[in-house]
Amino acid sequence: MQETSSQTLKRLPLYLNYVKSTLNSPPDTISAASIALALGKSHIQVRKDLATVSSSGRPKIGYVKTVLVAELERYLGYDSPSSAVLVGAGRLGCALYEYQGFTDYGLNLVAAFDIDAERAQKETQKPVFPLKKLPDLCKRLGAQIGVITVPAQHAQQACDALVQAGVRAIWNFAPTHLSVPPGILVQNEDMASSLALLSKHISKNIQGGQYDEQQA
Amino acid sequence: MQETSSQTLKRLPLYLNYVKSTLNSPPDTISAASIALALGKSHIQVRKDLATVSSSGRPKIGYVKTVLVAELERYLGYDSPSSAVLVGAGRLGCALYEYQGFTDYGLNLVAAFDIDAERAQKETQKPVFPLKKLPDLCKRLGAQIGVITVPAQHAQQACDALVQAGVRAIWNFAPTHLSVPPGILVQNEDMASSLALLSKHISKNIQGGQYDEQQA
DNA sequence: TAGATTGTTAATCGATTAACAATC
DNA sequence: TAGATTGTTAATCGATTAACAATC
Repeated sequence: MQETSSQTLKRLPLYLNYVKSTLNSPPDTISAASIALALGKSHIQVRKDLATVSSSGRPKIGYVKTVLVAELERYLGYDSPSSAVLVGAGRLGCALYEYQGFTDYGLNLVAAFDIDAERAQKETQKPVFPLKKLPDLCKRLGAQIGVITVPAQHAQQACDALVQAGVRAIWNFAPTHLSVPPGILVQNEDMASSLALLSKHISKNIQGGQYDEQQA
Repeated sequence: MQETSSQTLKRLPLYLNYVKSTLNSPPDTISAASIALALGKSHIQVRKDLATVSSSGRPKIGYVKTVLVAELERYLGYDSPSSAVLVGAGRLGCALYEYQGFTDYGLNLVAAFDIDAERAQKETQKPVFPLKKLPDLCKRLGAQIGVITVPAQHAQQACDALVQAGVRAIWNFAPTHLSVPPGILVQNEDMASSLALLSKHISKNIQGGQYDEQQA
């Protein structure tokens, strides 16, 4: 078992997700190669990735699904969720705030803040607080992660307030760069970057004309 | 000027975004080093990235901001938007569908589809069509990109329909793997992967106790 | 001119892929 | 036993960083 690279870490949820989806069908074991095939990855990569989190693989047999699922969930911290608060309860913010699925991924969204809490409260069942309550409430809730879904021009301010209130990681949906002190992680959910890849693929294919023939 | 790697491509929107934000302040030129400083990147990386899209850099002077902005926008295809359709007009889907900002990024969301179009139509001003109209309408609109915001268990089906209707790239927000024919790009907006990084950072810091002291 | 800044070529680093020994 | 499959060590590949020559 070795240190887990960030590339590997990002793939682990995919494996977990797939193995869980096979739990109800026999057999009760699964091989790295079959995971790889289903997800369009190389079997060598899956094997190596799994080796960083699991020691339950047995030659010739593979992994017992339930054991592997438990190992992955444990490693990814899904069994001990982090509490998080959200700043900016607009359309996107509310959609994320209401989304039930995050608890499965170890994220517990316990509060949302908005500059106009009254308006925002009409959009969601869960409580929305005015922005000025953030410093106090965020500390009291012990939030470890801050989710930023405010417009770009207010994002740095929201970020500063969250860091001040003690969060140790920021999940940033605003299309702007955030500056943070050392030790704080910013994870950008960067839609513009994704769009750049999509749009380049489109224009490349127009230029080149023909699709390439490699398998997916 | 060389071939642009996908890593570089993902960073270009960040540079563009920053340079645009400085357009109103003098001087009217900007250096790679100052972009790097503002975004917390290395100046060598920024210089090399910009070299793949721009030939307007002048030693000692840097880049004329307006020229660089135009070069980046052109390269990223912001001047010739792709048309896209969205499948799954739930909370997240509607939030994306209504978001004005995508046109700035070269994406034109022209239609949305939902299995219950009537319900979804109450959530948005823009038109929502029943799923069964997808094949015909998607073709007629000439959509090049399909955005998937349906629940995981319906995502593959939505994907197949989009591919069938002629889209050449999929922007997938459903937490599941999609299989596509060769030549079709799937870009996963993978929240579970992001959460894995965030949650590992949190638990690492608890374990290790002390923050590290590198600059941001 | 001298100094700042670009663009390119070379060196380093990290991640992916390949090879293979261990083993159920 | 033989074959399938794991986990690890070595080789390759790609991306980042460093060095430096060119130049406004």
